[in-house]
Amino acid sequence: MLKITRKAEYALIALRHLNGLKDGELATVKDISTQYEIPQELLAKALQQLARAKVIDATKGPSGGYKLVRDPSTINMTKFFEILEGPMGIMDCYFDSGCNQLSGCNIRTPINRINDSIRTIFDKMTLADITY
Amino acid sequence: MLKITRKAEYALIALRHLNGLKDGELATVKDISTQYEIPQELLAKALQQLARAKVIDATKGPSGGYKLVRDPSTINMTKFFEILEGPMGIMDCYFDSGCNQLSGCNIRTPINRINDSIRTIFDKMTLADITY
DNA sequence: ATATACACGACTAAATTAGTCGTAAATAGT
DNA sequence: ACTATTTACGACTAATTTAGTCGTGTATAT
Repeated sequence: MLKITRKAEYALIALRHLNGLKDGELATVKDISTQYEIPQELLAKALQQLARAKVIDATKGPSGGYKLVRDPSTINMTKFFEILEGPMGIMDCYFDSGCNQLSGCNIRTPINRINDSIRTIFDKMTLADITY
Repeated sequence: MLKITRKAEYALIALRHLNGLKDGELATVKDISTQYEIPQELLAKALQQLARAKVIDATKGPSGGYKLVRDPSTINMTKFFEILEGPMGIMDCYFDSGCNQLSGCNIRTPINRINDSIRTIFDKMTLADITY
């Protein structure tokens, strides 16, 4: 339970890899997918999402690739996961208002407390923390 | 992402309900599934799992039903979720040893840290906290 | 006896996740 | 200009997981 998707897992591995590059160096999807034995197309999608969200920077063409766009300590895990997997919450009612519990849900309050605690963990953790 | 299953959600609602019963009172699956509009058979399964794990106590026959078996503050959320959904971890490698990352996974350490943080939250939260 | 309620495995359906494919667009090198 | 490389992206299929149903059995209060 409470698992993240493989796509997010692959993206984390990739980010960690990008984070280790020397200044000016780029890594291609192929590089990364080969090195860590990750399905190339799936990783490609994840990195495209991160590029769209300006977490990483893409350069097209030969000798192109990806690099981190800013200081890793400014990218927290909540943002990262929500880019790839959408809103974070252990139950839909945390962000989805349309709940059909007519007779009144008796657990919303404690659920929200759990959610907030988890969010806090991810908020406080940045990509820099993934480095080690 | 990071969602719990509906089964667990239903079970939480039921436990919260059982927790509100008067001394000696029982609630049936039918009672609960009707009151909260939960699919009866699915809830039944969840409660059977909890009964097997001795979190709740089942009485068969007419005027039978379920009740909490011990002080709600002794049942923490980690136990509860693991009964219903198996081991808790954001990635399988947390409890599953067979990981095929030949070239070396670069994120295991931080992943484990995240896992531990989440577990801590659930460890510290008991059924009593769900009451309010 | 009978009706009620839990126990449990097998099954189907729905939803989500994982992974693939085809095509387009940018660009560096020649 | 042409070609090889690399990102971009939507459509698609396959696999897995979750949700929900059904049939049958067992205990038990009345």
